[in-house]
Amino acid sequence: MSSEQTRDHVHEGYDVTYVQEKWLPVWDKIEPFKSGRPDDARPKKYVLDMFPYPSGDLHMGHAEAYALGDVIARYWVQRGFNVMHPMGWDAFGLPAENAAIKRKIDPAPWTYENIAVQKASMRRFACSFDWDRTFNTCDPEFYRWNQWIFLQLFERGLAYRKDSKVNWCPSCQTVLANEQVVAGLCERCDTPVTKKKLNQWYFKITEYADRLLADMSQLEGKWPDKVLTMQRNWIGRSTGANVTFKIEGRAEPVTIYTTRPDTLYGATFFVVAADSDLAAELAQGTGAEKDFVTYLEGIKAASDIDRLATDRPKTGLFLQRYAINPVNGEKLQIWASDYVLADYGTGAIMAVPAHDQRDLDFARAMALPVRVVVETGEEDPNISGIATAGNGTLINSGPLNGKEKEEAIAFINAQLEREGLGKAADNYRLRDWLISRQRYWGTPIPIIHCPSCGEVPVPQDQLPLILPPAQGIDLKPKGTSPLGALTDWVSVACPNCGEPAKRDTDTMDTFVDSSWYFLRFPSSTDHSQAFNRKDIDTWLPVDQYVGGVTHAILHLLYSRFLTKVLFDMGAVGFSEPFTRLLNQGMVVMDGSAMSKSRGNMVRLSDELERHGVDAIRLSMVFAGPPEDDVDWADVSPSGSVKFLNRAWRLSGDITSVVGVEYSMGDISLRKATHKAFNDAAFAIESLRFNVAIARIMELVNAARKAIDSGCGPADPAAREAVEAIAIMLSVVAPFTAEEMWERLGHQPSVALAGWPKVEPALLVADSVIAVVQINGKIKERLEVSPTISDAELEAAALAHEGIAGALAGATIVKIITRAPKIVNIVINNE
RNA sequence: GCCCUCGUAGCCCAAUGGCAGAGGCAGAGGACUUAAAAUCCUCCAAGUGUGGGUUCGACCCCCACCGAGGGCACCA
Repeated sequence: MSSEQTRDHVHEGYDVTYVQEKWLPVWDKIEPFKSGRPDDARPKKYVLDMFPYPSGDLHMGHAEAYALGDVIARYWVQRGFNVMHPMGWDAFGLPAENAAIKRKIDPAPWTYENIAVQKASMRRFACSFDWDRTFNTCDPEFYRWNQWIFLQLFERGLAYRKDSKVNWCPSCQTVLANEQVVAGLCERCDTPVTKKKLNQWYFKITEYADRLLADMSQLEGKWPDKVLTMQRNWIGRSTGANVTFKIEGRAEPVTIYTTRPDTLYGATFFVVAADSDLAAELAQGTGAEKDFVTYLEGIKAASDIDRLATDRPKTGLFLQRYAINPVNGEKLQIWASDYVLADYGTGAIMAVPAHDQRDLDFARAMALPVRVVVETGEEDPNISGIATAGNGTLINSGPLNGKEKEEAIAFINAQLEREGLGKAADNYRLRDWLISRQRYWGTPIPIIHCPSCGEVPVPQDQLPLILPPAQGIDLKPKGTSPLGALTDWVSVACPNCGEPAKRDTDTMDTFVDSSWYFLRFPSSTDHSQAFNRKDIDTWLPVDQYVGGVTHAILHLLYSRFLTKVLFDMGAVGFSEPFTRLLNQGMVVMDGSAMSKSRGNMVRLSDELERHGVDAIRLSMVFAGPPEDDVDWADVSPSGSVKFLNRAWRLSGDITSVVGVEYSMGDISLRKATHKAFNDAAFAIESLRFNVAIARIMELVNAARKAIDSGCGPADPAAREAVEAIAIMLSVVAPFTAEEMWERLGHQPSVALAGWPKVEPALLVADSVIAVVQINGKIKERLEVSPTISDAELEAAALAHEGIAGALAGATIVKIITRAPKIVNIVINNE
């Protein structure tokens, strides 16, 4: 079966294939979307789609994302803005490296070939990208600045190395940032993540935790609430106090963190994280030491997955040591347990079983005492087994007795601080960003390790530190960076003292690349600096960012962090990079994500071949609100084809000439046209593109009717309406719109036609229907002037015979009038 | 367990607290056709998950519950 026969656009419509081929070269020549020409006086807009990873050709998800981004970019061009809508590639990373290993090839050509394929597909998809600004993160001209940024952070103490137990993916053979561990699994390959003690590079994002939270007020209402909530959860600030406990037989006291300092008198034991250094030290030399070692081994064998089961029974070991409660001098048993985390707070807690469920579970498992110190009115936790965490009045708590929770917290915090035993403190769930990777295809870390000078930056004039070619390197993951095998490359003279030294062999997490790439587009051809401040001031921040919700935490949090660092450096003049954010949903099939194993893959190229580019773009945009998932089983690309043909057909019906005076045209069709312009614009600016399409469909229906059985094809209003359709359609179906525009007698490109000014007089309806209610129930409908006053409308309602009849014998309590819409008469029937 | 979002015709989805239906898909009928396709026209359907509350008036605001999806999760 030939593709000609399977296509559903061959009947009574335009030849989609021909039209697509016809306009691409024309647009290449006109370059309607070139931004930043020197004489351009239009106000600016920066519209950005998250750049893709170049693994294979574009898929349905890309099609949706770029269709949506294109509506926004093209709309603002029509509105007379100088729109920068750039595109590049997030080209470093594991997929390329894994593909290279599998095929025994170099990741570089594989990557560049895929980029070429995707770029060609984007052109055919009619994306309004400004190609003059494109770059790839694997270009040395780009990653050179990645290295520069790393060194900027290094100089400021924001990039540092430390020994730590890190997330390790045994399959990828590399470390992972916290953000890349999803439910205990590697986000890339779903392998259970293990822990490994390593010395690694970190970016100090925790130093910005408070500002990352506070600046969200700038994003409220402009970013999806969902994303803001996710970021808040991820940062996870909690408010409480640090309290110092003396340890018997130890010189140094131990500080614990608690969110409930008011319950200090309810502490009945003390717990340290079993895998912490403190636990090992405390166990040393006690009778429990042997058992502790055994217990610890058992814990280490358990993976993160096991730990995720929060309902598993509590385990622990009494270390035969005691802590002293600073407020009442009580001796508390010190236990080691894995329900306390070594890397949150201080890795040690006071246990208040009456008011913390985890502590209560532990106390009951180990037969430890439970003391209620907050009277909440609920059942005694000793009996119910349910800790009472709510508000209440303090009891059994010395000076706190009788106080409410908040008051008690303030009181005890002040007392602790006075006595030097503690003070109010916040804690965060957020950890520093681990950026080292033991893999090849990434930006080399520009540091030289010198035995005498320590960590020495690669001098600026030696940047970029080029990633050595892959030829001859064994890329197979083995737990250390493949670059380490390149002895010649690794061995260098220390830039400081000249003595033999070694290069750092790790590469950077590719999220470093994407956390600032949006700053590079305005001056991507300037190879003397990461970004040109003048261009940054012109274009940034990004006015509209479009991308998937999968990046709600990782990419967006890192970008916000790095922007703040650059702001503090004085390198940029803003602290939030993305003013507005749109998270499009996923394209799914039959309710679930497309995957080869499910066998529900829909190939973009097949869909484009069958229905044409415009129909696929239209289907994506019209399917529903952009943030909702699109179920391809629910959309009708052939319905889109039908509509586009219906619109196109109108352009051949118009018999008036270009430039005809619209004001002479049929008034009701003119009103429909201007209402469509007005409403579609509002819908697009509110990111409700599906509604905008519905408005265009209405106008198509109205124009069809007017031409066939109304004012006719020669009426100026008919031309105005069809031109309006072409202009509005150009933001979503550019081929169809361009073809219509030409058939209407215009020169290309319709993309630059401009969104006409709506005439306010044409937005006023001749008459409207006012509703008359009695006690909220609709009784009558009156046709009235849209400018009727409240008093007039009320009088008209009361004068209406149906209403007068219904009111007979009743007492009018109240009349609410909202001209010209509604009159509600409240009556009292006795 | 905690937090967030969403429940409107058979389906996808619209409705600044003011007529529940804008648009589409599917379906039915008709016109045109030798016929079909295409095209054009007409028609069809829910009372807004459930129960309360606020209000002159609730799809919309508040509370509880049910259902779906998502985020975080032994974070003291």
